[in-house]
This record gives sequence, C-alpha cells and structure tokens, in this order.
Amino acid sequence: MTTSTAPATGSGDARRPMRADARRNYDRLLEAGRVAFAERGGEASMEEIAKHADVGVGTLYRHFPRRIDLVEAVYRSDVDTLVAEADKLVDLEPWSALSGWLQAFIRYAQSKRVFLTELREAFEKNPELALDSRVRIGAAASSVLVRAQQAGAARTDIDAADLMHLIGGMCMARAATLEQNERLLGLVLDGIKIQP
Amino acid sequence: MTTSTAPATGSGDARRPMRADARRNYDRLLEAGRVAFAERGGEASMEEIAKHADVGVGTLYRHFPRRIDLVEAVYRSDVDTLVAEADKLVDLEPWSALSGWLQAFIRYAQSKRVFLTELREAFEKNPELALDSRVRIGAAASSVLVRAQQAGAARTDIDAADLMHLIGGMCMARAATLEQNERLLGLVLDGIKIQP
DNA sequence: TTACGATACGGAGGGTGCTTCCGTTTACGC
DNA sequence: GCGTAAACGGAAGCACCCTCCGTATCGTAA
Repeated sequence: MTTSTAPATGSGDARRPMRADARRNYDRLLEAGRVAFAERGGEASMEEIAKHADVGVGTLYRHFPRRIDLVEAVYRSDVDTLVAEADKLVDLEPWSALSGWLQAFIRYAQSKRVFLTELREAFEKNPELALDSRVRIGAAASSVLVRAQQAGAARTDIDAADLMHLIGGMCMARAATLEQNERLLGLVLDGIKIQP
Repeated sequence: MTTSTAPATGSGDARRPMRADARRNYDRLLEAGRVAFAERGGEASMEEIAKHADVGVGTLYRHFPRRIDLVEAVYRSDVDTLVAEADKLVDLEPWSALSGWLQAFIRYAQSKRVFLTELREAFEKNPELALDSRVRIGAAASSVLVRAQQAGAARTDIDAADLMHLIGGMCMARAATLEQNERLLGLVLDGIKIQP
C-alpha cells in the first residue's frame, strides 16, 4: 500500500498508533461523510454528519479540522477503493476484469458529480490531490487494459489515457444518469472488444 | 436591444417605470456586485455589497431576492457589455474590430473565473441562462469574424464556434493569467490573419 | 404648492451552519 | 487498580443569508 487514506499515522514512524476509540470514530465519520455527500451533496451539514456517525461535532472537528478536509478524505478514500478494485479483479479473466473495473469507474465518476463544487474547492486548495489521483487511477486503468490487450481480448490501438478521457468525459456531461452511462459504457466496450 | 439586463420593466407594458431612487439603487447594486465578485469571488458577502452601494441590505434584497439572483444579473450585464462591444467596434476596420473584440472576450472570460462556483450554481438553477448567453456571444463573435473574413483580412476556414472553442478553452485552463491569455491571443491572431 | 397614497428604504433580528473551547470521559501503560 | 495523555461532546461564538416592518421618499393630482 502507498499513499492512502490512513489518518495521521504511517507505518513504523515516530507517532503512536491511534487510540481504539479514535480509530473507530474516524472510520465512522468517513463513512457518514461519504453517505451524506452522496445523498445531499454540498447541502450536507457538519452537525448532520456527526449525528449520523453517532459522534459529537467536536469529535468530527478533531479529525477533520475543516469541512474541506472531510471532503478531501472522502475523495481520497473513494479513489483508494477504485484503485483497489483493479487488484480485486485480478482473479477474473482479463476481459471481465476490464469491463468490471470500468463499471466501478462509472460509479465512482457518478458519485463525484454530486459534490463537484466541494471537490473543485479541494483541488484548488491542494492541487497535488488532483494530480496524485489522476496518476493512481491512470495506473489502475492501465493495468486492467493492458492485461486485456495482452490476452488478445481488447484492441491495442488505444491506451489508458484515451479510455479515461473518453469515459471520464462522458460521465461529466451535464445531464448524464447512471443508467445512461452504463448503457454507453456497453457501447464503448463493444467497440474495444476483439471477438474470440 | 433584445434580452437584456433591464429590471422588471419592459418597453411599453403594463407596469409603471421604476421610481427614480429604485432605478439608481439598482444600478449601484449591480455595479457593487460586479466589483465585489471580481475582487473577492464567492467570499463577497451581501452586507458588504450593500455597504459598497451605500444602501441597506433590505434594499439589496428587494432588488435581488436571493444572492444567486445578483450573480445572475451581474453575469447577464457582463454578457450585455461584451455583446455591445461588437457593435461599438463597427467603426474600426474589420481586422482591428476582430482583434479588439477578442481582447474584450478575454477580459470577460477572465472575470468569470473568479466566481466560477457561483456561476455554475446559477447555470444549474437556470439552464436557459447558459444557453442564451452562448447564443448571444456566438452571434457577436460571428459578426466581427465574418466581417474580417469578407474583407479578406482573416482566413475563411474557421467559424465563430471554432474561435470560441479555442479561445474560451484557453481562458478556462487552470492557471491561466490575463497576461498569458493576451499573449496567446496574439499567437492565435497571427494564425488567423491574412497578410495584406 | 401641498397633501396623500404607493413605492422603496434600512437595519435589527431570526435562522442556519461552520468552527472553537473547555470541562468531562475514556483508553492504555504501568 | 491508577495516573495521565488522548479523545469526546456539545454549548456557545461568529459570520452570513434572508425577512420583516416601521420610516422615508417619490410622483401625482388637486
């Protein structure tokens, strides 16, 4: 594991590990944040998120000093999940892995649209966040795509950057719904697939 | 004049004209809003804007019931200005008019970047705003471009849509400064110009 | 010119949401 | 068990959006 969502405490460094209750609350808050942003986007209030995590606002602010820090943490953890998904799919045959990962990507992209304004702010405050995520997602995309290509299941005249560009752009289009995106993904997959 | 920034009272319709003080305050508020958004973007508060216009908040809210209404009005008026600029330049020779208008366009685009978040919200609430502005700006662009083309001063294998796409995209690029954009505009103009 | 009704003004205050502060509670090493 | 550092919780501070209504001003008709 590399750059990750892990709070404040690296592998074997100076600082102690978090206390058990702190760790538990951190995880709860992150999850509550994810749900809240997904459901209510920028409308989600800090009080609301704390309540959902069964925690006082004070605790929320101890872990995430500013609202934007929570936004960033949720985003980082979503990217982690997406990247990890590529590893999980390694057991499937190459084509299924590619197709499965792109589905995961679409869900990821869809969830981002809801709190895009907040996210944009986070990127502005911390440009490294955008760059870093792009690289990591690109690597994951590449890993599933190349495997499919090497297995002769996907055409070789596209690369991961093309794919992200195509599908990412599609997902960001103004009125795109999840269903529509999944349908269009099917179309794209048909275009990429090499019939056995 | 067509769709415009004019508040609540058309040409010769049912409603009376605005009272003189109301008209004056409306204009002041619009101007104060423009300045405030340009300087402080989304940070600008309603109290602050009202004070700058030498007016109470109550008056601000009478004219612009919600913050977003002020954002929209400022934006509409900026578009008005940009579109009117094309008419003003009609006395110049065709190439100067084209070049001058594109400079105005760049200033317009630059000012939009500052309160992009607010603007995005306004577009979301009122899609007709984005569409309408695009059409009007496109028409203005077309008028100056076509004239330059007919005068043999600009190459004819591009149209207004291409131009807006190129220059608009350039202005929206993440870290673009006004100077950089003006320099790049020079570059684009060189590419479009037909030497006499 | 004055008087009067319609219109507009102003700013105190309600409501909400982010953030801070600090007294209380809890986990963990001895 | 005990002591201490770490973490918790929520009341209160603050800033901002917006509303409300008593007061002031404009425009008009006598």
